[in-house]
Order: sequence, then C-alpha cells, then structure tokens
Amino acid sequence: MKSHLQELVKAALHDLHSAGVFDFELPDNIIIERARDRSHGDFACNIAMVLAKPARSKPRDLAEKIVAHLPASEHVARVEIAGPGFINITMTPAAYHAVVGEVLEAGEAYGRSDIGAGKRVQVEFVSANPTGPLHVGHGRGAAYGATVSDLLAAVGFQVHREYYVNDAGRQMDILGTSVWLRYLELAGEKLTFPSNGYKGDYVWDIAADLHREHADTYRQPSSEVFNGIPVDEPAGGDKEVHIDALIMKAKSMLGEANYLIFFDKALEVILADIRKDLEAFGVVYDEWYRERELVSSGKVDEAIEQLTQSGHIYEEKGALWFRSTDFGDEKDRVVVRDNGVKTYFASDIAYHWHKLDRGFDRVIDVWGSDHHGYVPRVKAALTAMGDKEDTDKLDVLLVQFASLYRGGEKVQMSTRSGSFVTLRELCQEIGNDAARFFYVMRKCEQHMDFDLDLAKSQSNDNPMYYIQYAHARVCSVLRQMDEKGLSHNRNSGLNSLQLLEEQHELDLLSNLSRYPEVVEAAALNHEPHQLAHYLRDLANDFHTYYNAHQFLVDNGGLRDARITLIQAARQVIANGLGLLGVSAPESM
RNA sequence: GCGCCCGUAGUUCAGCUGGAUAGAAUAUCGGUCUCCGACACCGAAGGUCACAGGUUCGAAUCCUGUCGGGCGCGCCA
Repeated sequence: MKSHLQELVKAALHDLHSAGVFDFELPDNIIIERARDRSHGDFACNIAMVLAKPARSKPRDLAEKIVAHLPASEHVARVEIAGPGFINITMTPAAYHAVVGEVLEAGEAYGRSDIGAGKRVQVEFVSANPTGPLHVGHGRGAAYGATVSDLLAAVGFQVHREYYVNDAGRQMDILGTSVWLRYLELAGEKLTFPSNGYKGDYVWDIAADLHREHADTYRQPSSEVFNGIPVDEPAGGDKEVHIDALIMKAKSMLGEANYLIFFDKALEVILADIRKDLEAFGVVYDEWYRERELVSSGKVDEAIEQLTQSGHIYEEKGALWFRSTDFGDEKDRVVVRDNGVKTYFASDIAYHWHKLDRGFDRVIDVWGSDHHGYVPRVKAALTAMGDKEDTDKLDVLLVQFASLYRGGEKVQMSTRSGSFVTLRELCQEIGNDAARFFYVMRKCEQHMDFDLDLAKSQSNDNPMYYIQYAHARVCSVLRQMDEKGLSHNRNSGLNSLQLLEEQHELDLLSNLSRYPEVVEAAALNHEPHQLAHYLRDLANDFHTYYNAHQFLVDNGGLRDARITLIQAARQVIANGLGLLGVSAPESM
C-alpha cells in the first residue's frame, strides 16, 4: 500500500521534472508515513516540505502542484494538503478490504518478502564460553539473535546462524582443572578448592561421572598436587597465579592425554547442555564453529602472518603487538604473549577474517554490551588485513544486560560463585513464550528491567498473554460458530467485505495492512521490539472490536465478512508470534 | 580520567531514522457481563521529553556543553 503511494508521488515528481519545474535531482526514496491522527487521513507525505528549498517554492504551493500531477488510483479516496505542506492521503475502504484476501491467500507467508533475496547474512550470537550452563544474561542475546535471524530470513535473506565455541584458552583450562580437583575430592582427597576455580554444582556432576567411569585411576595425593603452588588469594596470594600454577601442575601430573580426558569431558558435557537449553528455547544453529579447529587449521597463524607481512605487527617486551592505533583503536593490542601463547584476540582476528572469507554479504555479531570496548580492535584488524569495504560488512549489535526482578527485589547473580539463575531455571519459572517475548520487548541497547512476576502473571498487564488471548479468542469464536451450527463461507466472506464499514473494522484492517512494513522495518533495523509492540496494538484492535460488535450475527453476509476478517487477524497474530518464537495457542 | 550506551507520565517503556496536539501499558479514580472467553472493553487524571545553548520552515530525535545512571578501559577470555 505504502509502495503504491510512493510510486504515485514519484510519477508526479517525474511529470513536474520533465515539465521543467525542477532543475535538480529527484530523491529516490520518498517518505510516506502512516498518519498518526485519523483526521490526517491514512498516509502523509512530507515531500513538498523537503523539496521546497531546492524548488525555491513555498511548501504548500509545491504540494498543490504535486497533487495536481498525482496519477489517478482506484485505491485513493482523497488527497488533501494540510498544515505546513503535508500531503494527506485517504485510502478507499476497498483498498483496506483487499488486505483480508491477501492475508488469507498468503497464510503463513503473509508479511514475508524477498528484499534480501540472494544475500547471505551470518548472525553469530550467544557464543558463551562453555565453562558452565547458560545463565539469564545469555538469554537476552539468545532471544535477540534468534529473532533477528528469523526476521532477516522472513524478508528473504539467506541466514546462517552460528555459535562460536571458545573451546581453547585459559578459561577452559580453569574448568578442566576444576573438574579434576573435584574428582580428587570425590576420590577422598582433602584440599582447599581454588578461589578462582569453577564452583558450580555442574562441576561436581561432571567430576562424579568421571569418577564413576575411571574410579581412582587419576587420583594423586593432594599434598603432591599443591606442593610448590603459590598460595591463593585468601591466604594473601594472587588467585590468578595460584590457578595458573594448578593448571600447569594438572597437565604435568596427568600428562597431556589424561588431562584432556578431564578437559574434553567438561567441554562435551557442558556444550551438550548448552545446546539442549538453546533448543528448548527454540534457538537452533546452522553451525557450531570451534576455536580449536581455527587454531589447528593454522588460520590463527596465517592471520598473524598476514598482519606481519603488511607491517602491522611489532615486538615489544617479548610480546607481539598489533598496531591497532593506526586504525582508530585507543591502544595497541597483544596478539602473542611473551610466553608464546596467542591471545584470545588473535583467535578472534582470524575468526572474523575467515568469516568475511566465507562470502557472507553481511556479518552480524551479537555481543553483550560489556564487550563494546572490543569492537574497535576487531574492526581495526579487519581493516588492516583487507579493505574498508569488507570491514563495513560487519555489524556488531551490543545487547545491554537485563536485570531480573522478583517481588520487587533485584535478583543478584554471579557465574563464578555458582549462585546464578540459569536460562533453564528462568524458562521453567516463567515459560519459554514469556522469556522469548520479554527479552525482545525492548530495544537491545536499552537496559532492561525484567519483571519475573509480570512475565508469569496471566493477566492483562502481561502483554504476551494479551496477544495470545486475542489469538485464542478468535479460535474460540470459530469454535462457537461450529457449536451453534452456523455455517461460514470464505468466498462469501471475501465478497461481502464491503459490509465492513465500522470504524473498529477499518482500524483493524489498517493495522493488518501494516504488518509487512513492520516486519521489514524490524528486520532491517534489527529491532524485534517493533514487532512485539505492533502485535500488542493489533491485539488491542481486535479486543476492542470484539467488545464493540458481535461476530456471530444472523445476517449471513455480514457474519461471513466479519469471520473472514478475524481469521485474517488470527493469521497475522500467529505469524507475528511465530517470528518472535512465541506460540499462538488456540485456547488457554 | 578516557571511551561506548542510556536519561520521555508515579513506574516500565514506545515514539516509524527531523514532522502536525509527545503515545501505550501499569498504578490511581469512575463505568461495562442475561451477550461469541471480563485473561476483555470504555472513560478520567497524569509531562519543563535531565538541564543549557546551537542547527532550520519544524527538534524528544541532529551538534556542543553540563549534570545523573550503566558498562568497559589486562601480555584475561
């Protein structure tokens, strides 16, 4: 509908241009807005005000000329000039009625489009270190990333959903060592668990598994394990030094191969757990990309070599540094430490370099906002290694933290101490639907207060229930219709749509026609919350209509028309909820 | 100290990328079930868009500064 009007205005402008009224380039995108106030018609165009200056004309005069050259359209009922020079357009009821047929014809495909056709986009999200179960902080990234992916797919992009698995590196070593120490305790050793180790119950579980499988095979006396280890922080030492020494000791006492039994078991169990949680959350990936493969395939070395060749690497204090300040970063970054170990950043350079290499037209990273300082250095590396154009393909979307509230109190959490709310616990408490919906209800860069009591409540202050109820209510009406033995004929309904002339009906129709625009905007701007808010509005239109008018009326034509209309509403609500990963129940 | 994000009704948030009288929900107050599900609807009240400048036909939106909040500033990942 909107694009139709854009064409009309464009045609008028071309007319004026060839008539010599304009001597400047015409803008290629013409803004048509939905009028907020009904007295302004259905759509408003501000083009006359935009072009007033270059045309050296008063906005209203210009608007007159444009309106005079507007081609006739069967969909347009009225065109008026208002205010400082707005062109207000009112559509015919028939133009709105037509949307019902479009919705029912397209069904689940209504709202989908092909504007992204032929373009491949990669969305990497969550990518939490596999050192423990996903917690609620990851939940927002999961819901957001999954929804953005689904939205992009809905507008035609070929979407590749990816989880980057940090299965190499120090944090994983800390985990592996933590598991071994718990295993030793299960085997009967007495020891003081490192303050920087992973203390969650899941570590005990993994250790118990290993102890069942291997009994005391890998038991070592704790006195020997802790012999020569610098003291831990509570004893006045440095917890980092303490844990690093324990890792070294574990590797040397167990031997590389046996150490890997603990390391890999922890990795495998936790990763499977993460995958299961995400699947239960309706989040499925196309690829789980392993950091270890990146390393073993030599891509990290290649990346460092490439940077070295192009002169962006220098050595200082025994370490290799990337001169990221040449590309706008605030300081240079280490890629290889003085002990020869490559940093996480080195892997990330290689990973992103390889991402672009894989031929995606766009690459989206969804990160927690606490990683925002990381963006300049990754972009710096990409710019150093390739061309600027490639770097611009990367979009980093930063998701702010969500604070959970229960009973008006903020829920505290911390991963390392093991006292956190897991994503699984959240879903058990409030349900998948509420979790998915609430997480994307806010703009991602907006800090969010997540009210668990609200998400749980089955009442009108919970927007998700409100929307689902609208869907269930339509289904209920259709059931009632059957029970009352009333017949419904869709073709008759489609042919009787002109009977829909109540304001409530026109409002509902207008919002139904808006759906494809909302999906498009939500997808292209990476803003799922637009869809969430839209659905709330649409549900409101429906509930209002429901309360004001009877659907199951005696007049068969009118009844068919109304039933057809609310079937279309049900379809759009179901489609929208589907894109948000939320179910559309037939009763509740 | 520097960088990024944020500041809109009592509260939680929208505001369509610069448009017309800043909107919802919630809380408060008052109405609506003999009726397709009251998990709903209708109405009232609620605002110095943090503050001060600037840009222009026009600013909550863009620029500068100030204040306030969150996060980040390792040879950690």
